[in-house]
Amino acid sequence: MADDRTYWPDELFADLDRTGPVPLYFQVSSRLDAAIRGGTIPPGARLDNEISIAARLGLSRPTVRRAIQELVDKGLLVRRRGIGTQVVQGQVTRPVELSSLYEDLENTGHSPGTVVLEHAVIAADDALAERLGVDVGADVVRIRRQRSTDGVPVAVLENILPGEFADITAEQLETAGLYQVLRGRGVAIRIAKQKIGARRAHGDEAELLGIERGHPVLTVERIAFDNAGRVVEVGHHCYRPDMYSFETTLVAK
Amino acid sequence: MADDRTYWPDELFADLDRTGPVPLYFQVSSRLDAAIRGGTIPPGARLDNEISIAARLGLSRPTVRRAIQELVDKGLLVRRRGIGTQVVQGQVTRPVELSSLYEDLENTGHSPGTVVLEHAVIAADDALAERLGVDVGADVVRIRRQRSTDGVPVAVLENILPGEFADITAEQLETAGLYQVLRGRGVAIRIAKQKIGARRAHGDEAELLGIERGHPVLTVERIAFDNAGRVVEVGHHCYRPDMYSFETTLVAK
DNA sequence: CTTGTGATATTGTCAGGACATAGTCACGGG
DNA sequence: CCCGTGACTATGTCCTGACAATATCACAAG
Repeated sequence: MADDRTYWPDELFADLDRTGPVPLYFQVSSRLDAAIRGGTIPPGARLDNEISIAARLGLSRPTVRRAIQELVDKGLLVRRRGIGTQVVQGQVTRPVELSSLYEDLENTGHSPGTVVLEHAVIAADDALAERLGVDVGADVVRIRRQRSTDGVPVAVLENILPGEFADITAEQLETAGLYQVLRGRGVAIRIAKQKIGARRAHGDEAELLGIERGHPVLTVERIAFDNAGRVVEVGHHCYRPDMYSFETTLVAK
Repeated sequence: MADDRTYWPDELFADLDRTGPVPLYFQVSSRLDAAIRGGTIPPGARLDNEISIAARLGLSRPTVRRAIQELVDKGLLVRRRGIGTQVVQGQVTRPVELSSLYEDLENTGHSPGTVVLEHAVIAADDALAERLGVDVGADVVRIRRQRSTDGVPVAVLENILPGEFADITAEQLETAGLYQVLRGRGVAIRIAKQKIGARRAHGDEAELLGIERGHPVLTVERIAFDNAGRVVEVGHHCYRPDMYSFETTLVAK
């Protein structure tokens, strides 16, 4: 390989803030992340060894190790014992994260649009009560939205929330993602479990997505939990497959 | 909540092996994992604090922390500063892992079957050469398989590998997953990037999957890299959506 | 009754050191 | 020319110790 030197742009790490609330390992890992994604450190490049990095940054080895580990978990770096740490070959992609579609679109430079199709308080049936962790017949909020990007419909999103969120307004939902609205109310989503599948478009989905009836849609069923392990949201989404897909990076342990 | 005591079945951790090659943190985390999945430690239960766990197991706090962190990353545990560590509520699901469909099926107790549809050495065209990281026109191996479980077709898998794997036999592929075969040759897959989408079945896929033409299939495009960052495999798979879906657990950082 | 304050519990972050393990590579023996 | 061996390098694992940040709870002040 032509590129066999070690890369470590010290200048990127000159002004670490030891007093602020941002952990040192996070400062290092996020700058390193940017340097890799920005091409400052090219694919295949070898990093300096952990000990000398730690010495030059004035940090301990565990701190440097933790920063590097973050990027290994993201699939940006690969470690090999006895060899060193390398930037992975191949282009870097955006992984599936615990963020809403709205934020995904915003981050990729598109202008998301939302139409609230339904916004009602209903009584939970058996299946719903089970999944949401509420009593059968309890009030729950059902929200159905059409999401588009640059004027083209992308997804139909159906979300069901516990009754305490009945006061979320349609206006809030049209100017921000659901998760943003929830965060604004102090609800932090910690864990989500989702199942990705496919099926034929049925009901009014085809029309809302601008495709033909019976054509494929990509579906996601999601259950989101907050810090305390309570169910915050149950989602039932379908996406137009030519406009959206899920990317993941898998790292062997 | 009725269940507010702290759970920590000391007896599960009585015989940790300090001499063998298995790291202590891994021994702890895997037993804890089993205890949670097996129901010995129920959902919502609080764990003892890290310091006393460490003291009772005769380990240091970082080691215990690392064991717990493994399970937090898997979405089995939730930590809260000032509060403690809890088992998550809700049933535990199997995440998308860096394993092949064959192993997934085996692990869930089904009997996978494979029919090798094609197994040929071809010349790489531009797009393929780019993705595999080989020269245009170089020999590559194309493998196309039909995978079924309990006699029902589940997926059509097309994989393309560098020419050095030309000697993999159809027989090997019919009795094991591709990744198992590669591991047997000393090739360890470290990172894979994949895109999950949906489209209509075309070509002979409908027939091979036992569905109607034009009906939806769930698709995956995967590129897998080895330790050194070389591309080991490019996959182009489609699944019967009523037989297969992808489950993921997302954890906020 | 409400509010603020301080004590307590628990995880989060960081330091520094020690030894184990697994690659690489040069060198020498066959 | 091939092969084993040992030096060297770098990550992997584990320890001890310390302080910071945050949530809970009891209790006193208003």
